[in-house]
Amino acid sequence: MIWLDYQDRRPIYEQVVEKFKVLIIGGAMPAGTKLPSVRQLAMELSINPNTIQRAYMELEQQGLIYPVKGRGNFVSEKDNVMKVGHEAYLQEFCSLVEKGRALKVEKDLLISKIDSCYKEGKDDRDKRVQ
Amino acid sequence: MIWLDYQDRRPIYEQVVEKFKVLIIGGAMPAGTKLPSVRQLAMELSINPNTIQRAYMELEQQGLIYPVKGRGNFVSEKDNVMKVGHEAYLQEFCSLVEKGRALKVEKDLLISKIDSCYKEGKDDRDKRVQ
Amino acid sequence: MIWLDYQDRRPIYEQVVEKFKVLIIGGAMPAGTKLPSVRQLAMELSINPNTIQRAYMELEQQGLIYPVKGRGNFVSEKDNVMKVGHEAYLQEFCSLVEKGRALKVEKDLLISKIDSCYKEGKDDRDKRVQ
Amino acid sequence: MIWLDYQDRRPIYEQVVEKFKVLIIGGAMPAGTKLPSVRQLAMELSINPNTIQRAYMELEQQGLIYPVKGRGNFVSEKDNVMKVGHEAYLQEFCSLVEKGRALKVEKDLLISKIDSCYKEGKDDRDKRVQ
DNA sequence: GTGGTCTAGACCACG
DNA sequence: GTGGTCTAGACCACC
Repeated sequence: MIWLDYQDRRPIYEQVVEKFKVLIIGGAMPAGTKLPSVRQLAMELSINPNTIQRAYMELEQQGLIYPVKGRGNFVSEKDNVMKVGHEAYLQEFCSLVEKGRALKVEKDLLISKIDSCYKEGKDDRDKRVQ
Repeated sequence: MIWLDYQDRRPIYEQVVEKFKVLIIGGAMPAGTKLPSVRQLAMELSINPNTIQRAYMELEQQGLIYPVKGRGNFVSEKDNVMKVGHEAYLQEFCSLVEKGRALKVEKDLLISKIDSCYKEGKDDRDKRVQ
Repeated sequence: MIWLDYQDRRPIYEQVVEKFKVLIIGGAMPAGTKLPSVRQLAMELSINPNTIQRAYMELEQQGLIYPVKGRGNFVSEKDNVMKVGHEAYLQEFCSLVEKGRALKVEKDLLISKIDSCYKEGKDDRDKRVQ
Repeated sequence: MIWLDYQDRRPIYEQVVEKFKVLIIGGAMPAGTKLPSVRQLAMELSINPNTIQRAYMELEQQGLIYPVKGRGNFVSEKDNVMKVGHEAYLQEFCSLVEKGRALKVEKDLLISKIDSCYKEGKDDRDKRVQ
């Protein structure tokens, strides 16, 4: 379902949060979907259950999932999800662009990079259609 | 010359690195410029000299400055500066755009954000000119 | 008859207790009324019968209902009901007000909040009458 | 500085959060005040450092404090504090009043309770003045 | 079985 | 010395 990158310098729990965030906000896990249990996912990734627990706690505080005692964790309703997701991302994006401006990176260079990133995505879809 | 934001979650030495990076790559500190001495800057910011030392070490490793024993640290030649600066930034930028695509953020939304960021900058300059 | 909110962080059995408490103390279920059977209610809410059992046990311990073997659970006499209900609530209320005072919340602000809450209620009733 | 109530059924870390929240929002710890270090406070209360760590994490996420690596945790600026504090409290208060209405508790009874709570406070101050 | 809390003890990065 | 992360293992409440 998800995997870890031990080369990544960020803490493990943050990687887990990140991974699920993309799955949920991207729509791969619609509202109501049950997440893997704390213990099971910990076993699969061969890390400590507490670490998963912490990741889920973070996701809960961001309103993306909710726990039901004795049953598991589930994806929240779409309203919360969309609100949280894009807002936070855009803020991050803007501050990076701001930094780019300070470094005197050409505006058109940034735009062309976006173009190529999104074009790749389109090509992928085209390939599947063929 | 530079200042710190203690609310910022990043380590202090990283903030110092960041600040000088912008000044150097942005062109505000041309090649050959002498950086403030470790001790003096530490006093001004009222932090530990070790912290400044570490920041300068990092800048040196990135090829942005070079030390001259007994005299201080100086900004490197322009070639190094440009190479280091934009390359690293663009990589960071691309990976963030990639993330945005995963979250299904509209491409045009990102571009419009860049537009508004850079436009603000232009307006600022215009105001100063007037 | 009653329903559950899985987004609610409290345990399910506590929600069930809460719901019946309001119905009984509020007067919607007068003394002698028969509660739904454990099995039936569990089926309706599609949860484990043990959970309902525990909720009824709690209500019994608080003196709000009493079981008759082989026949079901029934609402207690009015004396018990009133005594239990308001006393516990007022204690909870006072401790919250105490906390508000510690946070330096304006007394009049609290009173105005009460006003608006109860006014809404009155309006609701008026609307129904119309 | 703060103490624990082991009779309280809530988790320890939540009690710690609560205690500091009152101190900070109530104004007893103005912006910039340093909180006790994680280890030291853990020793004083004779509980595990992780538990304090978690409490501080929660306070940070609510914007009430911010950590500086290698230095300690500090109280945030007043803006955040006030915004977080009263808003959350009032929401809690309203939902309790709502519950009271459902239980058909007399509105005037609630108001008189508030009166007596706040009057006590006033008397305290009067005593000190004398 | 599930999530939630806590302890004990360890290691790391930062200052 | 500070905070931040992680592991191992335990106990509880809930379903």
